[in-house]
Amino acid sequence: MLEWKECLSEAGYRITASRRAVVEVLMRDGALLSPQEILEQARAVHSKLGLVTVYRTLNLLTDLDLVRRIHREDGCHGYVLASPGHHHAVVCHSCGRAVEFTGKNDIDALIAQVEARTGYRVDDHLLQLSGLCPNCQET
Amino acid sequence: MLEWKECLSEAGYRITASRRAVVEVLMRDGALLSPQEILEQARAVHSKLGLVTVYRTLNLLTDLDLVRRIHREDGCHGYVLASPGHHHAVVCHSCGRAVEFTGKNDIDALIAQVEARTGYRVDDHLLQLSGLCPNCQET
DNA sequence: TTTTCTGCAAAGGTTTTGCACCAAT
DNA sequence: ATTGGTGCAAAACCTTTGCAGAAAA
Repeated sequence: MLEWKECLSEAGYRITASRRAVVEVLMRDGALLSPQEILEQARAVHSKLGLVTVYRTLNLLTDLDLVRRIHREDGCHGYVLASPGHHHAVVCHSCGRAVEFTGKNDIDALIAQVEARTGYRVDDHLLQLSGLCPNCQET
Repeated sequence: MLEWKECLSEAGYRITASRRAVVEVLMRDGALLSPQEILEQARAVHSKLGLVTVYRTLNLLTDLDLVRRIHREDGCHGYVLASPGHHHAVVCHSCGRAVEFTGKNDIDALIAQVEARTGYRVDDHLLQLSGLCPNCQET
């Protein structure tokens, strides 16, 4: 709820109204949002906000690992708040709500198997799951 | 080497010089290529080819599961020939060569674990690995 | 006060449409 | 002969830069 401010300060960045607005929107309900959607919602609390600043803020937060960038089918990116230590997200394709998980053991096993079979040395991966969240499963 | 033609024909699509040129380039050495790169290489054999047709061809081949669309860090997409039955790729970030693999067992285990822990019902996933291919590992 | 941040406008890229012509069946 | 495909130009997007003014520290 407040650690992001310390994280920014300690890295030499300032706490501004724009940044506060963006983070507040992302904290609101944990949904995957595009920069455009974040702008629209954040303008309710900080009307002068511009799209460019949203992009710059998201890039900054992503670099600091406070926010996760997600690839969307429609070509643009979505963003969700990151949970410390977890690095992959499951996104609900009905309501957009996202949760992070660690699948470290399974991922390591998978990578080891792929390395053995293909001869590649794997040093990076992209993994995203999607489906229905508990709420949206109630038909 | 020829099955893609039957696949297109049976789906009601025509075999054209443009499509032949795009597939030939993708078959050449199995590397991950951007639409722009495909255009440049394919023009050697079909000089009238346009970028728009490359995009349309790649979308068609992707829909038919003959080609795999890969997300690149720089925001644009790369494409590789798909291996039947395999659905994920490891890409060499030195030479771009890509190989597909099945990690079905490990992926299923991972998904089961995530479903148990998060309550989400997972029905889709995006998984891409990258690293160094056997060739590029030789320092 | 100093340095960083912001917002606008404009540019840069990738990807998609519209339309008349061309080609595969 | 028909229907689908192509290529160009232009549009539609998403995302990044340049710069003068505003705001944190």
